Amino acid sequence: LSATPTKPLRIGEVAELTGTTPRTIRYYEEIGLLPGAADRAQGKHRLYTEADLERVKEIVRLRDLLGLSLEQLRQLLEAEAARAELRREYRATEDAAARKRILKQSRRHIESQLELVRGRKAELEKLEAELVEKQDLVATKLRELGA
Amino acid sequence: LSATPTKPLRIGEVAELTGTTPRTIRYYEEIGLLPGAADRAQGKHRLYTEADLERVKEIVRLRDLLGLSLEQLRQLLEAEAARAELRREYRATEDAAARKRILKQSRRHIESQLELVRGRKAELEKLEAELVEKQDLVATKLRELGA
DNA sequence: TTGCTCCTCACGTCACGTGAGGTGGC
DNA sequence: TTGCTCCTCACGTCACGTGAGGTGGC
Repeated sequence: LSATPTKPLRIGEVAELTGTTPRTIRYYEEIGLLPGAADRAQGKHRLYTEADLERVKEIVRLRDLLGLSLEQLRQLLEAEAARAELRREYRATEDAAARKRILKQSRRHIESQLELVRGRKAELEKLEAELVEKQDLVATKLRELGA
Repeated sequence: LSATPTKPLRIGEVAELTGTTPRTIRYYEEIGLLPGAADRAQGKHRLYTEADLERVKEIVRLRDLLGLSLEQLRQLLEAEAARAELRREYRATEDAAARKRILKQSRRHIESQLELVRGRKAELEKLEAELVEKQDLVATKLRELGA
């Protein structure tokens, strides 16, 4: 939101801010989940932008919340890169039909992600309901035993 | 709920019913997460009761939904075994004070599990909200482009 | 008896953890 | 200059996957 060009982050800072470790971030670079600056000289420190930080945050979040494998994550992130490309095309065209087509594809993508999230949420809610039921049972028994 | 003594299940059936594999179930036995009948002769088939099935279901559910390590799961399941022991004590005593103490411990345990579940749910809801927001944006743009 | 499914090693894999020894930058 | 954090191997670990070769039970 701000246009101030924030100073680059070091790997330890990115790790801290995303709740991971430097090793994990290096591993994600190794398997191609993170870009990894091509021009970094052997042995020199890795530097990250705010955008890199956001990408790591998203990876960690999807990994933890949806339990996706890194291969699945790679596919999902590739699909998102494709969407970013579509957004560029969107802005480049004035053709209403083309714009509609792009928007509809975007909608399908969001829809499928929402399905994943909502499925998980439903399972968690079922688990929560079972725990609340147990809780009520205990509360009732405690009440029966008097104040 | 029914008292019919259901026939024992084989490892493949348990795997199917819990969404895992025989290998995973054997592995859980190997590391002590599952009991594993002590009297099974070398090379003979493993047989499971309905109670075993429920235990595997719970393990898989907690593993997937809460992302717990098997070591954490082992601790959680041990705590649950302790609670089962408490329930036996509960039924064995008539002392109201003792019963209250047991119930309160039970309450604490459920509370901490609920915290885990609700924390996860909150994160998922935040992710869902972000996706819905994106969805609304796309829907608005589509409306602007006309029917 | 014929097919399944099951059994036990045992090595492979995915996603990192954990030193070992060395260099970089505020 | 002194500490930190970073670097690159490289081996270890956790939670299984995946055959290989063999036996069990409807």
